Amino acid sequence: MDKLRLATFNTNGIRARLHIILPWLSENNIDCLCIQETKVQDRDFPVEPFHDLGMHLAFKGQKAYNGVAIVSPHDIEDIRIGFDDQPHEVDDAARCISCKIQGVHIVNTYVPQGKAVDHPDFQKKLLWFERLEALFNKRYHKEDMLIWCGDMNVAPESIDVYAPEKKANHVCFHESVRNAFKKCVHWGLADCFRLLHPGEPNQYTFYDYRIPKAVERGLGWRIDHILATKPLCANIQNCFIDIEPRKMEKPSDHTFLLADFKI
DNA sequence: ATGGTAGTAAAACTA
Repeated sequence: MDKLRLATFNTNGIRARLHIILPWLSENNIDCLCIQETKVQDRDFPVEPFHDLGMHLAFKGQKAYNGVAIVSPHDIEDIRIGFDDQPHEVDDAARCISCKIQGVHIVNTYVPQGKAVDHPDFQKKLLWFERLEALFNKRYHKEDMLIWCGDMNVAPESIDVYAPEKKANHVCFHESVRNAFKKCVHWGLADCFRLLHPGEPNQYTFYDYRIPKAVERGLGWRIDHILATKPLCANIQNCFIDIEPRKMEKPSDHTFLLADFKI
């Protein structure tokens, strides 16, 4: 049996985060790193520093906003951009990238944040999960080794956000968006982190820059997720949040989330 | 109740 160590990280600007990503990749023996919010168009993607580490790359970005990437020391096969078989919104391509690594299907998404529950973009966010489920149905089988990971912009349960009693109208915690996310998960996936850490509070992957000392005060959200099908969940070894890079100089507002599988 | 910070890319937008 082989192993697959996968991680997900919202960089909030990949070019501003190379001082964190490159050493972290070398030190953590990663088989696949899924990145969101690269904020760079393809022609300006920093390819060389990754190639210098012996990494393969797949990416799709747009100017200033969004952008997703996959980094791996292995061959990245079957690369697909966006919702290939559905009509595209303008920025869909830079929010969803899929591939196959070591026989495992991987879908890396940066789900739209939604702006406000009464904003049209929030309805697009809800629809986004339905379109993703349609993509799962069309492309994959529940028996496949499939991982869906990324910045989902949803805290699934009260335990996944600080002060949940104040967040009922937040675009990342509103009942409708939690249900939309869960419906997509129930296609045939499970939340790897909760599988290994049921009921564990204060486990967050995002701390807003604008809240002073948010990490120290525990004012975070668990909105980045790794979800996997049964064949992978049956062989999951580990799933944990690495918050150390959030404490470094010029950090992203998100942490790394990792999972180890036997494949 | 509001604003707080950060990245991109060149003033304002997104988060």
